[in-house]
Amino acid sequence: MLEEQVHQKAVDNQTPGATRRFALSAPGSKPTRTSKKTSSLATRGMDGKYQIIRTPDALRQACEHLLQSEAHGLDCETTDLNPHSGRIRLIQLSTPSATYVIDYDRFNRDDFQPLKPLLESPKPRTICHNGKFDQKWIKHFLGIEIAGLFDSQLASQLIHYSPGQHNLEAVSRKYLDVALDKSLQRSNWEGELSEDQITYAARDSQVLVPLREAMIPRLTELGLIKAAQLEFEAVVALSDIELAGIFLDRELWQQQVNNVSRQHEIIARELQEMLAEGAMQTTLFGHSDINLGSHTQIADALRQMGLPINGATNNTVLLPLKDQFPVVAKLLEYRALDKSLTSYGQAWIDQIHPQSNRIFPDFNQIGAPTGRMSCADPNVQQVPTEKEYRQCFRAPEGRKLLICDYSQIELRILAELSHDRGFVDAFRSGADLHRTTAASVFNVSLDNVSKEQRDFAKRLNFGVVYGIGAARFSFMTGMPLNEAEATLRRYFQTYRQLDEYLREAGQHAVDNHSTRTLSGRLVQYRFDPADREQVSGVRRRGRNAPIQGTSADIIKRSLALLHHELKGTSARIVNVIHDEIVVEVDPDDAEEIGHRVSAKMVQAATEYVKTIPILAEPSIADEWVK
DNA sequence: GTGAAGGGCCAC
DNA sequence: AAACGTGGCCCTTCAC
Repeated sequence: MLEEQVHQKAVDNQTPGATRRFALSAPGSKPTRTSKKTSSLATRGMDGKYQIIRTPDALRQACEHLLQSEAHGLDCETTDLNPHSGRIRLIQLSTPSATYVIDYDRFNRDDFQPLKPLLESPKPRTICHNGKFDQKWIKHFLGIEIAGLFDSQLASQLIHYSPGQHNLEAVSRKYLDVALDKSLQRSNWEGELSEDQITYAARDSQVLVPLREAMIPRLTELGLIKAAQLEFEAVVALSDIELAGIFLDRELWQQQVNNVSRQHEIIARELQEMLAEGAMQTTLFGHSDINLGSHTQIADALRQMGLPINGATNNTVLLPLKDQFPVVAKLLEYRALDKSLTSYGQAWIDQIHPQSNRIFPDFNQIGAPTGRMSCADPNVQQVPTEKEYRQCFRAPEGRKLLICDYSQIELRILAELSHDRGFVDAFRSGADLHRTTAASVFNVSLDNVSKEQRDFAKRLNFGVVYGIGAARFSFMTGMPLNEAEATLRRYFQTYRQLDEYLREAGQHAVDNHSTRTLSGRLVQYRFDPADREQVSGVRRRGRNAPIQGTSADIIKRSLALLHHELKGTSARIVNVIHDEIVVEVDPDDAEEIGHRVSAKMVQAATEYVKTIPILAEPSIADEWVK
């Protein structure tokens, strides 16, 4: 995980059913206690003083006061990380002049109505740190959606992406020079709460308004307001995705695990025998197994068998040897099965929620410096494409899946950025880009492009997005190096403006130590300009980042648009995989929703890619199989 | 025991 | 092995 659970509010031991109340005395009592009485903190409204809210009347009055301010901080303390298994304990709302700590258990759901206009209108702004977390709880328990969110965690990541440095404590220290004591973050929020705990909760919400004030000038200076808005508007959608979870067919997955497990056992035994035999370790009494998961033992064994192995034993090294050496073929077979069994095995079943048969992954909205999202526990962005796995992600009874993905979005972004005539024309005419590329690079007519030539061209087109070199292209195609070099030369002669753009993009990143996506998102690089290897690394990343990052901008914009588009329908977004969105929907609505999803995805992309046609094809299915 | 690092491999 | 970008997950190895 990128951050050590920024809003880790889980409890160490849960005692469900606890009905005890706060250990505070008089209801509605005025602030009684402050943690650290420094006047500067007091004047800035960060002294830990609070008003506890326990009656509907007091809540109404608090909301009236909050409506007067331009912005308020919002924070929740909960008994768990997961809204499906925990409950809200406190809701803190804070302006520079007052902090309200709402004792959640004292209220019925209806009592929270006054919060609705406060949070659901874009003004006043609602400031959260990791708003996805708070939004999930507020939505799940109160049905409220935050409209005017400012997320200080996302803002911090936009200003300077440095993994692990974006929790509230670090951000408060950096922007406000305020030391937050987070020792109570993981304390028990289940039973009676101590005054220290409540003061801690109050202070967490008190830093939010000052944080926004400190961050807006930075965002403005760095030209990040638009990117920030994009991020903030995607939060509600991502919250809903996490709340929805995704259906996973336990029996089907188990069946697949069993199949793989059987194969794994057989192949492991055969591999052991081949390795032992080859290494002549067999004795009259049998041989001792080596650890097939140990790279060093595998490498040693293969070397003893006379294979040209230096250090690595990965796929690229082994693949060329597999026809000549049966043991290598067996090892590759074993590795594939082992990967399946370990990475896509029991762990996934353990994650399935017993009542709903759904899994609830964590999305990291800015999971990469380019702005790409990442996902974990489990990572539903890396499910093997094989049908055996994808079919386990099926629509539950009485529902359909709607899968919509962009067609070649990164290459279209590259066409937009480079204005390359060949790329632009191909996309505008709807021609097969890879075939067109092959015809030019291999100097044949369009009709005479062979399957192999088209395949080479396809690898090239995708490779340039990553800054591929001749050596790599030669290796992956089996083309001799000099031929690969010549092919790359012809490629960039064909696409002159592409070549020019990519060179400039790389150099720009090196010169400026940064680059940008089309939303204005800043991607920064720290490196030593005297280190040639680092420089070429930055050059490659600088070519890729605007493309990959703009693609991330686009999918986030899609999520924001779709969230509003699908409101009040039977559709729920259940997964997002970089250029693909998976929606669960009632069968009767599937077709219509499909058109709407596609239209919104196209609209989102068109906001950034203005000169190249965009395609997003919806398909309706029972399983997550394209 | 725990955690970091290295190696390998899954996705887009 | 690699001068092909971005992640997360699993395993082993090794240090503390």
